[in-house]
Amino acid sequence: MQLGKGVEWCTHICGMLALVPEGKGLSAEALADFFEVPSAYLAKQMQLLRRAGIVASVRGKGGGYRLARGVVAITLLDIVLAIEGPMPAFRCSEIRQNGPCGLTRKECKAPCEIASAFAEAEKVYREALRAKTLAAINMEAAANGKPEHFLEVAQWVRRQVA
Amino acid sequence: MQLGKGVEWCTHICGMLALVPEGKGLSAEALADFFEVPSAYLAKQMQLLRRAGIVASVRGKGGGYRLARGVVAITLLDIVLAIEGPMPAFRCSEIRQNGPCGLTRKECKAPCEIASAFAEAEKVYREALRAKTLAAINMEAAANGKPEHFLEVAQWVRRQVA
DNA sequence: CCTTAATCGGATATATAATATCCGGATAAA
DNA sequence: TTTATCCGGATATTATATATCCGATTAAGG
Repeated sequence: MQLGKGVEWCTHICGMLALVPEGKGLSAEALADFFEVPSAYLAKQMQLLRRAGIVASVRGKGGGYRLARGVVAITLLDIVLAIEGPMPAFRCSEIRQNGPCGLTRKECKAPCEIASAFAEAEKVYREALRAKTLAAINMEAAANGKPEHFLEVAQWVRRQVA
Repeated sequence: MQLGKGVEWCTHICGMLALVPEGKGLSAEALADFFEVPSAYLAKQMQLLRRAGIVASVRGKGGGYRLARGVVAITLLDIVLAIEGPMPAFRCSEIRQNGPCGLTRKECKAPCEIASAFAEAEKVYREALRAKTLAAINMEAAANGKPEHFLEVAQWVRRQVA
């Protein structure tokens, strides 16, 4: 029961894309260098973000990725769903319909108590992630981190988009 | 981000083991037949439950599995942790320490804001599962299901342990 | 118009984890 | 002694995660 590395990568990356000036973009190559992750694989993850409408991409020379909407409108849940897909963690294969005492399909219109319990847990999990916006993450990071580091990152971004 | 099939199997099975009379047990083979799941693989999962202290096993002829403690003392979280292990779903590889603006190890004693947010979500997820005992699950199932079905299952168990 | 830099989509390879099976040894009941 | 059962390890198979590569497309700049 593990989230892919892409979730960690893309969350950090989206936080950084918030620093990209209007009309500019960061290439997948540059992003991969910044975090020392494999660029070709990262590009795949960025495509998932793009299809989910979280980032926008501009092709061609000088192109790259930027956030498709404001940091207050992007939550951790958005990113997780984009990378991992919408399927819940618990898979119900309806084994109550199997075996010598198996129920009929008709008797199983409602989900079983076990599936319901896991669905409930997944719901609070997702709500917790939905409650965290990129804005909040960046705010906390700015509050906890050293100002020098923030400046360093901002300058690196500036160099890339220059 | 998927839980293994063993989680579903073992949760249903633990619910059923509650019906096993004192001093008796159900064999892995019988359990596999009841839910039509592969017996050899199920046996592996049962071993995980046993090592976690959720079920107890008796070897030799007439042996089998039974719950190691009462249904009020077994939660869905117990079962999930037994099968999936204790690792959280989100893996933090500390990529903030990588690349041109990477932080030093020393600057990263506290978890980053992203890791914290995922840990928080995981916490509420686990608390939701911890709040669901086998007793509660079985109670709900008894309330929602047909009495005939409950009887049918109880009789099947009785035949197996006879 | 041509070159260059970049994403896009698909195809493919590799590594790791999930799923599944098998066997020999231990144990206990009949 | 035979039989049924768990135990542990080894192994095979399948699926998923990770990673790479390439041709097509697009846009900027000379």
